[in-house]
Amino acid sequence: MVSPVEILSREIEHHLNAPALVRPCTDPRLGDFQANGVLAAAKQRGQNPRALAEQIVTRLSLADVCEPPEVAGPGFINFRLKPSFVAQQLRSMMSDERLGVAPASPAETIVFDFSGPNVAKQMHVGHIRSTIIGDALARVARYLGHRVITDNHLGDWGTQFGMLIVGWNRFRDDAALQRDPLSELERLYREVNARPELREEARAELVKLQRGDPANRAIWQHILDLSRHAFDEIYEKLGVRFDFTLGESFYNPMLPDVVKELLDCGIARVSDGAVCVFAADQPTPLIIQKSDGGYGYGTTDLATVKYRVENWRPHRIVYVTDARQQLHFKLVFATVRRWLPNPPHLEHVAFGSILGEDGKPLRTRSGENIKLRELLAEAEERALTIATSKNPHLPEDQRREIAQVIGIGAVKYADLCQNRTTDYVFSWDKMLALDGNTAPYLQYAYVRIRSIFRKAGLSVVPVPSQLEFQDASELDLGKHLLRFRDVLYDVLADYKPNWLTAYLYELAGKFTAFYDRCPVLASPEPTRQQRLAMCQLTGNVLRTGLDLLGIRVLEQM
RNA sequence: GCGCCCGUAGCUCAGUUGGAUAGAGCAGCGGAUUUCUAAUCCGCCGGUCGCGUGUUCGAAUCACGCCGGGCGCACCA
Repeated sequence: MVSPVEILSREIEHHLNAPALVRPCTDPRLGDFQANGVLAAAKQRGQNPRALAEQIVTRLSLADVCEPPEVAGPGFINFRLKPSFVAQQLRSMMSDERLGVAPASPAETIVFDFSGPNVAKQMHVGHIRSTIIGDALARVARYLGHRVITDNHLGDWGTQFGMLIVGWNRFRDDAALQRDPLSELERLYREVNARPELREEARAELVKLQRGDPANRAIWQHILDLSRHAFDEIYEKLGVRFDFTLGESFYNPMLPDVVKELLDCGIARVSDGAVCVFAADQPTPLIIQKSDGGYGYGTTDLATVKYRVENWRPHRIVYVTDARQQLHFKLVFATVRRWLPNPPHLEHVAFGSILGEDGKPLRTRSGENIKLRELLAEAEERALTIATSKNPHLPEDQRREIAQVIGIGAVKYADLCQNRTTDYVFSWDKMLALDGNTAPYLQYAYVRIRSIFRKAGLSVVPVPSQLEFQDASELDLGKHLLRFRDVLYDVLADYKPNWLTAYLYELAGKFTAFYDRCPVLASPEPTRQQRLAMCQLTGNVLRTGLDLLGIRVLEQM
């Protein structure tokens, strides 16, 4: 299925020989779509934009698609879709399992690298954005037909293990470890860190670990297992899955070769005792081997790219991490481009910090990072309170199910609905609000749709042979549904999940306007069947869209 | 000191890459319910897009300079 934007663009570009730049109209009174491309083309050619637009308009043959296009302002072309065309497009969307979203061509292999928590530490709010944004983008890419590989690059190797092993040997409390492994591991780290006299011992244990000492290796493995188990509980709750979890330790054996290669081909050189890669325009180098012979995470990142390239042959690797690592990735990417032949596109999808309502980085009152596990538990608890007050008659297990879907969905949506590049202020009240641009609002719209079907005793309705729009809100809803495909492509092109949330929020709004004005079940045939079909399609788009954000829907709430 | 990001309504934020009269939500005010879940809908109020100069048919968007905030800058990740 071809979207309205594509149809308009092709026809315009056929006559303009330049990008049509078709966008939804800034003001719906002007039409449904506007083409901005004539202005740019006219400027480039030194022509009068208005005259060029008039000329193009006379040549367009879009009589089946829209009303006669109008030239407006300095040279915009405005288009208003014909209801008959909208109806026809909607009907083909209804009969398409993919909701009119044609798979990307060509399909790419894309690696998404996100989440990446450090072992032996609890996941905290700092990990939530990477995990949620990365998961959503991967889902969108997969839906668009790309071959997607998600990889959780765990911080499971490094100097902290010297301390942890000393703590493990000297201070371990097995009962506490049983109860809450990560809290206990954090305590062990703090115990050792607070004792400067143990520093030498920690260094020695680290060296033993790195040399493959079986006892230390076993402790490390145990710590890794405990951590991964704890992470999995959180990923399970969030509904996030990874195709691979290849942590830093996996690449450790490859690091000497990476350094050797880069030295051999002259990309790296020794400076102040460290092996460095200097980029032309950067004052600071990427250090790939420290003067003491150790390796930093830059070397690991290089080895990781190489491994991925050799094993998965990706077109793109997308790193979803916070904006502070920008310089680091710039250096790594620059090195890769000089090092590997035909390197993949490397993208750093950066995001801002989560702030408290005081505008400072979000922390507990005592100044610690807020644990993700506790945050999610609180979200569910707050959602349960609301669900109980709204629907006290529902059985408790159902209210708990609702609370889980609403609570987790609210946390995710609050994060996804903002432009990821800016910092965002975390607020329970806003994310769980019953109205406004929130997950519960969208989930509620879906529930209302399901309720209609429940009341009608139907599970699905067939595609109607005709669609008529009696009320303006029906046509408005229909036109918005047709934009789903374009939105998904835009989301992936700029890695901006907030465009999908904005679309779905508008969709829910247009649906509720329709719901308010257009009775469904009480309408006579064939209106009843047609409206049921519109409800069904809206529900499918809402459910699919939310699913691409990693957010679940409910039958009742 | 150098670099990156940001500054839009009282608050939280959009703004599709230079397009038309800058949009939402919240808060505030006013309305709507014999109808499919009111966790709803409709209306009103609210702006020197940090400031200035420039680029051009056109700037919240691009360039330069200020002001203010955040972050990063050789051996932590």
